[in-house]
Amino acid sequence: MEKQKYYITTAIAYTSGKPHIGNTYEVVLADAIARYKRLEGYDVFFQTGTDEHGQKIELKAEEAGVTPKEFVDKVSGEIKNIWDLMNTSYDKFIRTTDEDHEKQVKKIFKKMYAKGDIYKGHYEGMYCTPCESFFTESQLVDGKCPDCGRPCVPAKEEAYFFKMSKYADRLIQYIKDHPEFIQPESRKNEMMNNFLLPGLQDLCVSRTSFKWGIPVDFDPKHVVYVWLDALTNYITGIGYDCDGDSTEQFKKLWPADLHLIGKDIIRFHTIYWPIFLMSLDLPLPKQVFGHPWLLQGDGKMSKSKGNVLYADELVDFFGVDAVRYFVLHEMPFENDGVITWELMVERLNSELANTLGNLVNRTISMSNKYFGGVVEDRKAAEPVDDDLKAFALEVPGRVTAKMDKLRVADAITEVFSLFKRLNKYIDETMPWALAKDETKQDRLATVLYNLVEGISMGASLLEAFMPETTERILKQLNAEKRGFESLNVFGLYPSGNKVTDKPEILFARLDVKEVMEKVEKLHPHVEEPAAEEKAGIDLEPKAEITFEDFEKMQFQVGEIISCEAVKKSKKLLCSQVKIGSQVRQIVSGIKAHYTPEEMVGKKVMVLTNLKPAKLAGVLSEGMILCAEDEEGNLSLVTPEKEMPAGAEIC
RNA sequence: GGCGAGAUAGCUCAGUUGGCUAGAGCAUACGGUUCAUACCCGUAGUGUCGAGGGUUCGACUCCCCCUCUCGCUACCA
Repeated sequence: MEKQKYYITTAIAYTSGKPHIGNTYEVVLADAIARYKRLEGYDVFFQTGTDEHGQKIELKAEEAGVTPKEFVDKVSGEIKNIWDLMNTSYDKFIRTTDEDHEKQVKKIFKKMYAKGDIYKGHYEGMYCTPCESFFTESQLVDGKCPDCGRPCVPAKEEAYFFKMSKYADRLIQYIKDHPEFIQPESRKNEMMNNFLLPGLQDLCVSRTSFKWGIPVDFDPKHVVYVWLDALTNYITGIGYDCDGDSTEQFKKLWPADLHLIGKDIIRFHTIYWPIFLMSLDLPLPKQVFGHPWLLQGDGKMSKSKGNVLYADELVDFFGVDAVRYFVLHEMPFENDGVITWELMVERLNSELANTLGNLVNRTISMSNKYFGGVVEDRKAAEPVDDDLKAFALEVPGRVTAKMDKLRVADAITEVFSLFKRLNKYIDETMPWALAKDETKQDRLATVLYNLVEGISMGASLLEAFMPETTERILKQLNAEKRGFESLNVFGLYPSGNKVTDKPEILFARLDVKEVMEKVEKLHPHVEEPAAEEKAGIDLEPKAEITFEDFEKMQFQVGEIISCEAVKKSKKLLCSQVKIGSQVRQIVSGIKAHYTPEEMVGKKVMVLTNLKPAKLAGVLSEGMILCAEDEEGNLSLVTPEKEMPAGAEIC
């Protein structure tokens, strides 16, 4: 019987910098699923890679004084090294700068254009460079990008658009007919309610504002929008050709069985990507899983907070498999998971060192002590063995059930339940007591045989999650790795085999204090803001203005005499601001950073001749100015010396 | 503001179509054991199952209404 195929992908990593542990998690998760499917007997193809185009990279390369290609070569190499370090078993590492990918993207764009799904138009509006996105004036937040909060510049571009609306109904129907398509299911509602049901906007799929991208074949001053470029990696990587000359591999593998992605890019994978595929007359992927994020203790990881964890650092401390174990096991299915050094140590000690490592160690020690390492099934069974065997034989099915639902963390727990059961078996049978009774030698041998056999089965099931550990255990036991088909029998360990006479410690226990001291040395706890101030924040320069332009704006000092939250809104505070002799009502989106109480009495900088507008139904007559850092933290701008309300700022 | 998810033991959570004294893991306490990496095994807990009301013989589970948290989204200068 031919093996059933299973095609799994991760999102391709953006080559703007070194990936943190959260990015790494995704690849490890995909790897665990891929490896498990292989164990089950599937013909698995696992693709990952790097997304290398876009203005952000063009800018980064310029900063670094290298060409974009040199820049992405370096970063892509670093990313690949980390994927390798984590022992991920990908079959293909695609780069969007690969020649065949670029060639195919050009053809795809052309085909969509020829088909009429892409048309030429104009885009006018505010452009956010880092996000490479256009917004209408009304979409902006405080005049800034609604996604990243950075300033936008007015821009007008000739651009190509994709007719999303043409396929919207089909996509809605598809999602309704395939409840498994979007996982976790809660995300499905978000996509339906926020985008599909209200009506899809056409998507701008080309850019002229930068060069580092795949040029549009028939109009080379345009480059293909990064998402159209990036998403198609899933088909170009396995040999798709839109002229009908696709490889056998493509015909076999497509549609993908699972796209594994972060929850932040679900929209691209469950709306735009399926529609692109419809345009190409290709079947849609079977499932898209938007996994949650791995956060570090005190909030989302970010470089400027200085709390970024990198895979290679963690590996230095704990080893590859401990890190794999941690990220896979500590990550819930729907909610974000938390990783800290302390938690890492705790898990390593209790689960890996105590439960698993110690089990293997004590079993091998006893075999050596009592039988010179020879493990023999002398068939001196007792009723207590039946329960152990039954338990062991049930485990593979339970693990598979969890894996089928992508509940990887729960699947690991199932594997470890076997190790716990084996520890209990030792207490039930008390080998050390049997050893003292000469008439119980056969029984003792049988008990040890059952232990070695049970551990062999558990170790084999562990392979998807901790491949290196599986190997190490089996080597020490002198056992073969078991495929799925040989996990349904208890007693396949070759009777008479000899285990190693020098059991190595699988996982050494670590002392939290010592680890934390080392971490402290590695990352001295400097106050981050200082470092950040030094680095400063570079903004995309706006167009030059004249003095007359400046003079049009009237800035004055305003004193906040009262302030309250705007009831119908989450972000807004409504302040009464004294400016000269008059009092104005100004609404500001700063609720997350200031309480109404602390606003009162503050002297702030106000843009007073801004056209009044209604926000959340409340009139706002001006704008209170704030400084904003990269995190979106706001700070009111106040006069350095005492100034009366109404003083002009010029 | 719209849509959605959630609130259960100190912590992290599980509780399938309403039904036996509400569960697991970690942490805590106590007991057992010594083969082993001061490890392993067992026992014990504690819960107004977010607040209030309703339906029912019976509600953690269904309905209504609050409060709070979270996600997505939106015309929040």
